Amino acid sequence: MEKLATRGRPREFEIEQALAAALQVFWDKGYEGASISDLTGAMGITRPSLYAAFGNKEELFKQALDLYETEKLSYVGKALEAETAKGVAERFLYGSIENITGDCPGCLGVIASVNCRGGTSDISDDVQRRAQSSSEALLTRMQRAIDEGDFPTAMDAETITRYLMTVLQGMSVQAGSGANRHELEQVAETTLAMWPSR
Amino acid sequence: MEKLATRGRPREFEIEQALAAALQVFWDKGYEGASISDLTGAMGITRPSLYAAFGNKEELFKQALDLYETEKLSYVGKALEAETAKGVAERFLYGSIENITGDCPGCLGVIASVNCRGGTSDISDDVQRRAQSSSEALLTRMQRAIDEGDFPTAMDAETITRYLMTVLQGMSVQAGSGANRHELEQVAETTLAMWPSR
DNA sequence: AAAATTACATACTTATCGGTACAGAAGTTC
DNA sequence: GAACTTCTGTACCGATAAGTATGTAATTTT
Repeated sequence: MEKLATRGRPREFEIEQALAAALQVFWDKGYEGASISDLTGAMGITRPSLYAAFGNKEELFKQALDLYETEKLSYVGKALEAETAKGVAERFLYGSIENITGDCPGCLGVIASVNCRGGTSDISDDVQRRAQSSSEALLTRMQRAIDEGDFPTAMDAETITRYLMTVLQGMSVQAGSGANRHELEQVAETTLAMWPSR
Repeated sequence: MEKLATRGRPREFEIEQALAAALQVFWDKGYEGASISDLTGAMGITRPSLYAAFGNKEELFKQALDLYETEKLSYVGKALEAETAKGVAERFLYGSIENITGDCPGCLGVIASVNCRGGTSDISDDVQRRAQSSSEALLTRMQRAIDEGDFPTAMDAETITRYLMTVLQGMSVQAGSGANRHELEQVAETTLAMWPSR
């Protein structure tokens, strides 16, 4: 992706750093809400530099999402390593709290998927696809948990997966509406208290 | 609000009908995504008529929200009348499914609150206030349920309320991402199956 | 029927949107 | 140092945003 041809005038900014700034802007304004001027302002670069380096707004957003996934969603992989279904849920819930509280409340995926409805760009398709990939990993983990007898009663893997995703997305909305860390932890705690386990 | 002075040229459209059309547009495009042209097109009126009848875009949105609340959120009141906390939750969950599936998936409140972050208008404040009012009604109902011994273990009213709101909002996000009625019903069913009751 | 009042229709304003043309600046390769 | 390549800065493009000025059509009041 990134060519390291050192020919010509060198770039005066760091790609990663600029992407992180763009991510921040997308995070609090959403895709459509973030104007190119907002972005260049926050990234500290000029308009043509943005287009030269990232293509266009849509490409920039996707690259920012890539950064987001590698930096902020590492907890997903770790969560799946828990020994029981309840352990997975626990790590998922608390990991996401870590993620959605702080400077930029809410999950970028949720923001983008809700924000881009009806737009001309296929942004929401892209976001959907990414979300589905996480969701599928969780699904296979839950199926394994069922096979291993983690649940006391019969349970459908798709259903329990969807339920957990629903709580996570709801927590993201809560965070965006001003819920603080303690309140989110109470929701997580409640979810876990109700969780069926042997 | 609505003056019935019959003097001058009569209006050639029905306020309610136009508001319903506007609601539809806001519902699938969000507040910022819905342009005045989109709105006038769907409402079948001209631009100056819109401004004369509704003030401006923000006022129009608020009036559309009023219509939404009275028409689509009537289930909230009914849900609170259930005899037990679990009954309330059940009616809430299935009522919202009725609401968020169909032509316009997702809850308008969730869409608006996520969609209007960082905007110049105070739309999101307004939406927040409305959501809080529903939430407070649910809170007092849950406190009563606790006092009446609906829960087998100690339970905090704020926490269980927030948990239920979280699931509802998550379901709305799910609906917006394409979850069908059956899938949402599974989530509701799971939530209820886990619900603590005597 | 004339005056007053209200709504509709066309066309406009100003601002901002995403995106780009072009010229100059800063490097590397020969 | 000349040629070439790539990035930066200014200034701009057409499209579209929200909102409005103005003239005319449709009523009620007098």
